[in-house]
Amino acid sequence: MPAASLPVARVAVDVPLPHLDRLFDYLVPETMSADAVPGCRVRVRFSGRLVGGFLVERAAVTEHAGRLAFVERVVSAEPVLTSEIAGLARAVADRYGGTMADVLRLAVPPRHAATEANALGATAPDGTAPDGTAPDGTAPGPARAPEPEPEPGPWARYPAGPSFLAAVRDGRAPRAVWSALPGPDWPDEVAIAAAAAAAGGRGALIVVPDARDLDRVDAALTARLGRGRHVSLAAQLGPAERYRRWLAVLRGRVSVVAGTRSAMFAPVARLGLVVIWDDGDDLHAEPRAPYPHARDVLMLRAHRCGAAALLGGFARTAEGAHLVATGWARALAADRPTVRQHAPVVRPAGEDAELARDEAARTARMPGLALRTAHDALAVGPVLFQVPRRGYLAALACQHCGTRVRCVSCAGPVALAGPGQPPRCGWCGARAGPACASCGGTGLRALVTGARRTAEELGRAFPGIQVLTSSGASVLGTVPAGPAIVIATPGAEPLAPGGYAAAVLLDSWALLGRPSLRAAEEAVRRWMNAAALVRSGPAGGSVILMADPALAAVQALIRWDPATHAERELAERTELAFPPAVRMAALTGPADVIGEVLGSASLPAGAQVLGPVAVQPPGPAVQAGAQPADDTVRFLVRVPYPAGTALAVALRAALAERTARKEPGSVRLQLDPAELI
DNA sequence: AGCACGCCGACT
DNA sequence: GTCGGCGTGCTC
Repeated sequence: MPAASLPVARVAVDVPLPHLDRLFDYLVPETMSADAVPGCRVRVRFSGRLVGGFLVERAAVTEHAGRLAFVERVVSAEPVLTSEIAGLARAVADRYGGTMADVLRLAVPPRHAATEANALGATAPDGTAPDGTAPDGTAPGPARAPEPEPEPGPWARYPAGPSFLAAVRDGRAPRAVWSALPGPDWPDEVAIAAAAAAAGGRGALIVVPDARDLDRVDAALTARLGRGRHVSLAAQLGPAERYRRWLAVLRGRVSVVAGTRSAMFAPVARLGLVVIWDDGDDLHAEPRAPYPHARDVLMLRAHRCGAAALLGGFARTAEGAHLVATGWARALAADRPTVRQHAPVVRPAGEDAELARDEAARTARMPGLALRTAHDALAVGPVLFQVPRRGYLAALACQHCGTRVRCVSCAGPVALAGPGQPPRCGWCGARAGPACASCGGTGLRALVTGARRTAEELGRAFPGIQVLTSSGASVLGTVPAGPAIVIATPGAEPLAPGGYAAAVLLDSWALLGRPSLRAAEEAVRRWMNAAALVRSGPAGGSVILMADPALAAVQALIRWDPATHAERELAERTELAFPPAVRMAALTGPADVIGEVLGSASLPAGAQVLGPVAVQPPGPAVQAGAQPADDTVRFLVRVPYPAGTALAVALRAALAERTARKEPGSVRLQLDPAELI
């Protein structure tokens, strides 16, 4: 018997098929009516078999002409899919040409039944079904004491800082692209912003790239808010603990949340502020379909719920510059004198052309200025060496003709794993022969030197000084304050209490020379993230950067001017008509299939198709000089920025029509992929 | 994707 | 006469 009141359940069914990406109506049996609340998990019969889904809303009538089936089971009355997240998931799916089911798999964690029953805030201990549990109202959360107004603290260093905080606290929706001053204060600044939202009775959501940044923000939140006022959602928590914390957020017991990428969908109640730190870090790009980026999702959330937004970092992305250029957000930065007061002194070394030509300088990779700076700094504190590659000798070239050594069987990069070890291919593991394929010479020289080899070299250059390395699997959190040489790969730099006395950024051309649209932006980001750990110039901190000072990226670091560099990057991409100036869809798959899809799709006006280009088949096992193993190609379609969602929706519809007809050949659709070249 | 219904060959 | 081939088509 259908429920007496609102008998229709509109269900988001968990099926992966794009042409079934819409809500389906079911009847709620009267016996389940109390449990079948909007947002709960259900099981329904769909085309004969049982599938999971979320009950999105209850309704009095259906639009469906045919007969409705009954909901098979209410899995739990916990309303895990809030209306905000349901709407967001729909918008993200549309934005990225994916399905709502795909997004919901990213947004709602798998149920942990025992945790759901045991967690604080659960219903009566007699085990009866929780009946109409009000998620707010008389929830047993901490009584709201009058919040002290947040002191601007380090935000006072930015002319617009105090007014941003006041607007957050007052329930408004300021949006800022924030150039953080170098130094250790950013986690505290983030925590103060979150506290301002909490003081205004709203929630805050903070997303950082990795677990180390999360630890720092977590500690700052504890210091600013006290214990029990926030949760951290990290991937490495077990499923039970993760679900327990997530439920505490869902049930409104805490409203300040910090986490890594997947926390971007956390159901924070009364969301008043979103924060993303270091949005250029590629960890913010979700690798699962439909490949949403945390920056996009958070800005979309802020927009949809009238929350404030803070997009911060030491460097600035072209996307950040675009948000400022379009007027969506304001730049939030300190004035020049304040920047100079906090930034280390940055000097280029190696005098560029000389370094590139002079064999000895290039082999040592360490001009006199770098060695002298390191030597002097070691008297007063630790010195950081940033090495772009881990390993030993990560790339080799012929000593005579300079040709890069490649594997004869698969053309992979040949490297030395350690001292006294033979050169081997990094892809297939084959040993490389002794003779150069191009000139027959037998000598080798380093093209890219890894962290291990650098540690060996520096240990010899500074006898008696402790050498620490932090890279790959063994990342150090902090290093002692005393003299030490710290060798780290980008992103793995440990904190030094009181700051490093100096930093030397090695092999800078390796970062700048990457064949990527974002190479310069990414180089500046990595350099600034390392340089921000160094003491300020007035406190004696200095950074040696081994690159050509004429390059704009190098100038950005020397002048500590991330905004100008980002604006320049944005101008370049505008000229090339690349994201973020436009929106771009990448279609990867068999050429004939993509051709049909593009032919049948009703693309928005102004769409421009680029391609095809042959794509390397997945995996490194490509024969040297051979044709690509199959006809996998990539097409790009670009449209003016406002037509981005129309493009995604049109391409998804064209792909859906194919899968509905069961035509063979799979095509991957990705919007604004991070790596375009 | 499953699982229907639907119209043409070899079997008890 | 029936059982069954898997070719379109729908899934509340």
